[in-house]
Amino acid sequence: MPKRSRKEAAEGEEEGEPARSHWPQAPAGRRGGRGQAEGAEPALLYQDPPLREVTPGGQRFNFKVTSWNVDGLRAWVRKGGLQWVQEDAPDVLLLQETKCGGGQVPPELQRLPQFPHQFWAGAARAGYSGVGLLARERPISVTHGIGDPSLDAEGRILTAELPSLFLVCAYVPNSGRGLTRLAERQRWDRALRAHLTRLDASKPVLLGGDLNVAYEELDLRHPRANRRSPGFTNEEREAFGELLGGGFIDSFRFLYPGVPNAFTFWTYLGGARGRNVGWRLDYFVLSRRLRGALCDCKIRNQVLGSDHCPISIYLAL
Amino acid sequence: MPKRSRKEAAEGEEEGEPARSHWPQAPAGRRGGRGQAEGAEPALLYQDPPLREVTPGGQRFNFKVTSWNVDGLRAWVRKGGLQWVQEDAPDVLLLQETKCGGGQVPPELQRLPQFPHQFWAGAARAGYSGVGLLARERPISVTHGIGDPSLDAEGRILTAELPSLFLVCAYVPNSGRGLTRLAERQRWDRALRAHLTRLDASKPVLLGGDLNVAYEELDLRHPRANRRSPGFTNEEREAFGELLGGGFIDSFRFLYPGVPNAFTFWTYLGGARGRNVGWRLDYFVLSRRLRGALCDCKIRNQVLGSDHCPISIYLAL
DNA sequence: CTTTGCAAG
DNA sequence: CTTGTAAAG
Repeated sequence: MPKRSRKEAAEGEEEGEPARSHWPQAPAGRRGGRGQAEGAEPALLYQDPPLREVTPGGQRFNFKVTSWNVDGLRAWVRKGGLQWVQEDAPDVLLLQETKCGGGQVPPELQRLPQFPHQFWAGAARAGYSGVGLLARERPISVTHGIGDPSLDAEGRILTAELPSLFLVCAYVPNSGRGLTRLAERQRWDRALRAHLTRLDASKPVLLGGDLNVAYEELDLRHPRANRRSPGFTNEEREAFGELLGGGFIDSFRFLYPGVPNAFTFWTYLGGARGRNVGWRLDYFVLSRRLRGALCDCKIRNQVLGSDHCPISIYLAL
Repeated sequence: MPKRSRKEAAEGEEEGEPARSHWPQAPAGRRGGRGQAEGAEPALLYQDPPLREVTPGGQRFNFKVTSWNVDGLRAWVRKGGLQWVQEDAPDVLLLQETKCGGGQVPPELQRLPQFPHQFWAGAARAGYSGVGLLARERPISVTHGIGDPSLDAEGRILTAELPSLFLVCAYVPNSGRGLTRLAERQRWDRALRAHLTRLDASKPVLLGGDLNVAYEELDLRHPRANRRSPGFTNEEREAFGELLGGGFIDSFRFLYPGVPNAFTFWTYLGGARGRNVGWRLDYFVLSRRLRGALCDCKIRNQVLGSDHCPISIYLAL
């Protein structure tokens, strides 16, 4: 694998400045209509540019991962989520908020020939949380949890070792109404970072999932109104910042800096999705040294079946 | 109001022998098909004969009451129960298992011009039990409960005094899975009988509602299998028998003795309604001395919207 | 099987 | 607003 100029350049930059010029830029949401208070102007839906199939160095992607918070696996299957997944055909599928353990996974999903290797982590509490990792090829190993028993009772982390990287599926806990779980969330954020750093010491890491934080103001529609809402507190944002400062990149934002209205979650309340009043909560976070392998990161916000949409990452490994 | 021959005859009978010959007889369910064990033969749906609009003495009905266990008033409204009720146009509508108190009754029902006088009894426990009584004309008075505070916390009884009778709406408690509430049910049955007898001392009584008992073997599809099921225990049947022995009549059975497959309830489980695997749990029970005023009693088993169907009684007062 | 309420998001 | 749960029928 020859080193390519763009990759060299990227490796040379020190401040985490993301690439700009030669990556496709999504059209920013047009401003229109009334335009008074924050949120009065329509937030147009972010539109994925065509898939960039190659790295800047010209290497074609050979590894695709899709992540989706399904908000209840069984309802999601009833709503046809499986069809989209079959067409999407990723190498690995990461699912969050399954709200069930492996024993309650619908048979049609368990029998998908596309994903013969399936791993499920359920919460102790029935109908709550839960993640899944489904793979086309058998991982070297798959482990449950983040390494802290007090944080591992809710089925939120699965870690697969693959030949060239660790793949982590995460469903980061919501801080709760009234931020009742914010302190626990902070412990969680620290533990997750430690877990990723530990893994990263032996192999590069790809983390995918619902990280339950909108990092910057442009990552949610109503930043002002949500200064103390779960998912946009300083505490949560800073924890994410420490991840980025610790050798990891937010692959979507790395590719599309400054692009607004690119959300992955819309509350079911009040028809938020129809008005694109959303949040970017779902991420692929990548070890910095893998950034040269990054071809593209897609937000499939037209895809229905949950209050989150699926996201995909394309790597040339 | 001239005394009419049929009425005289009815008053003369001592053993509670119901009228037979000149009342319309419903066709008994035809036997067909396999016919092995109890329940293997199809139980054809009982079909109401045409409405008998007059008493045997020739007096036309002038008072119609409909009773319906709605199994959740709000769902029932969503399913269009109101439309049928508006066409049915009874003078009084008795509703059971509303699963809500007056404060949660859908506005479109509260505003029905047809029923300007509405009375609701909710259970202390939200979403459970509850009855309603809706009237075209204002009752003299309406009271809550059966007269025993230990039995009156669940919104099961409303009693309206009308000029010529007491009208009681009842939702008798289910004895529970495993008959865990059978003892309480027996207390309830005694208290209900006392209540009716007390009322009957001053005015004749019409009791309508879900009495949660199938009295005879022909009042349910599978009597053998349900000997110890809630609603068909000896205890519950005997309590109903005491009511009938105490000066009251089961108006449907009085009119249609021996007619099988006339059910008012079908469990949602296993498609019971489609096979008419049901129970007769809903009744109009009448003071014996009112039997001459009885024109007809109808089981509207084609009407959907609940796991019970509505029943109606037609009186010439 | 269906309705409630509830917790959670 | 939607998912799941439980209790109840």
